[in-house]
Amino acid sequence: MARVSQSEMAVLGALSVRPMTGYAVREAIRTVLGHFWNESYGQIYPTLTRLHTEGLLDRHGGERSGSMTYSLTTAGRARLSELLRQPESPRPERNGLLLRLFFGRELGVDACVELVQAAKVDAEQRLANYAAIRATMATEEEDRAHHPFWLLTVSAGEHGARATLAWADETLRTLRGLAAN
Amino acid sequence: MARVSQSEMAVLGALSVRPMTGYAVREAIRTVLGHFWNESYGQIYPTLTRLHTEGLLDRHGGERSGSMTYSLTTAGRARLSELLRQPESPRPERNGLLLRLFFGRELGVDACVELVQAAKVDAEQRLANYAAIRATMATEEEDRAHHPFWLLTVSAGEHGARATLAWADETLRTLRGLAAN
DNA sequence: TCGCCCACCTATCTGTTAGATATTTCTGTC
DNA sequence: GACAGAAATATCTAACAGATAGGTGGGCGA
Repeated sequence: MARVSQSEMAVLGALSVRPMTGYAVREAIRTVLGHFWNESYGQIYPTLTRLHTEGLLDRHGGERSGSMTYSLTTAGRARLSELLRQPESPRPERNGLLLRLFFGRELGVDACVELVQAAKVDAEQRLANYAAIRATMATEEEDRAHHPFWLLTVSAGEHGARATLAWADETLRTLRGLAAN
Repeated sequence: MARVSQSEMAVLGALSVRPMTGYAVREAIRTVLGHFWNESYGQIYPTLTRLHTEGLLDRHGGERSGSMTYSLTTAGRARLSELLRQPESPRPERNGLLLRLFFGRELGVDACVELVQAAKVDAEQRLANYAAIRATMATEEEDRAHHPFWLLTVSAGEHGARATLAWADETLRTLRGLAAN
């Protein structure tokens, strides 16, 4: 129960860019932060309501009937700053691919090969996605001052994807060796 | 709600190695799988009870009063095999470090530098841990047939840690450049 | 014009999970 | 014998995922 909600930081962060509806917050997180952060509706809406109740967000009618636009209050901006400064809490690992490979003798070499090849395809797709993000950012004039920081997150993903590819190639060689025995 | 429990696979997998108490299952997962999998007591005990009720585990008195040792039944072994063959479900990303760096302009370059340096230290510690795992495995005669598969998981961790180090160095250079502006 | 489809929008529900906490027993050491 | 730490069982509460439900508005095709 020592887990402290991280959703608040993500929601406040998204709204620090511009005022938005709950749906738009979800979309912004999915499209802009999506390569390293996820947030479900199950968290977004209760968080928005709570933060509004606590005075960290202003809420007024949106462009459509029934919609509401939220914006950061001064207190909300201060709260975001505070959250960003808090130590990062490590997230427990749960890597399903590695769990399956660990029990690879049970699973069989052929199935392992398939898993690793799938991981390779996934990593390649991720690299393509990062390239697309870079391309988009190169053409956007908006928020230019943020770009260097945003690109750090893309670079992290790229390094990770390349590591996965290198490991996958090595692993496929190892698995082939095992199959030959 | 489409999330399907992964704890069953971890618990059955651990017990496929040898019969254990609930506490020992937790320790085995923590010490042997811990570099890529985590499982809390909150899951382990209810899962053990459920799997026993379902006939996937046998349970008999342990060495100490009040303790219980669980072992895989034939049905349990078949169930593990089945679970290992199910497609891996991707785990949503939630990288607190990258979220902070994304809002690096808000946070400030100095704070970003500290975060990245901490990430570097962590990656180095992870590398040391992998080396220790390799060393331990080199001396153990037990379970030798499993070692190649287990080493694949260690190698994945090493590749990841090295990628983090490379990214961290690059990022520190970038941040220094930003600070100079 | 009408109906369908899709995007926008709000919100909840249920199952998975983390880790703190509580309690008890056993063992080793002083 | 007392104390500390490990072994052992189990639950509790909060965070979280994603499916689902319902509604509105606009565009497009028959």
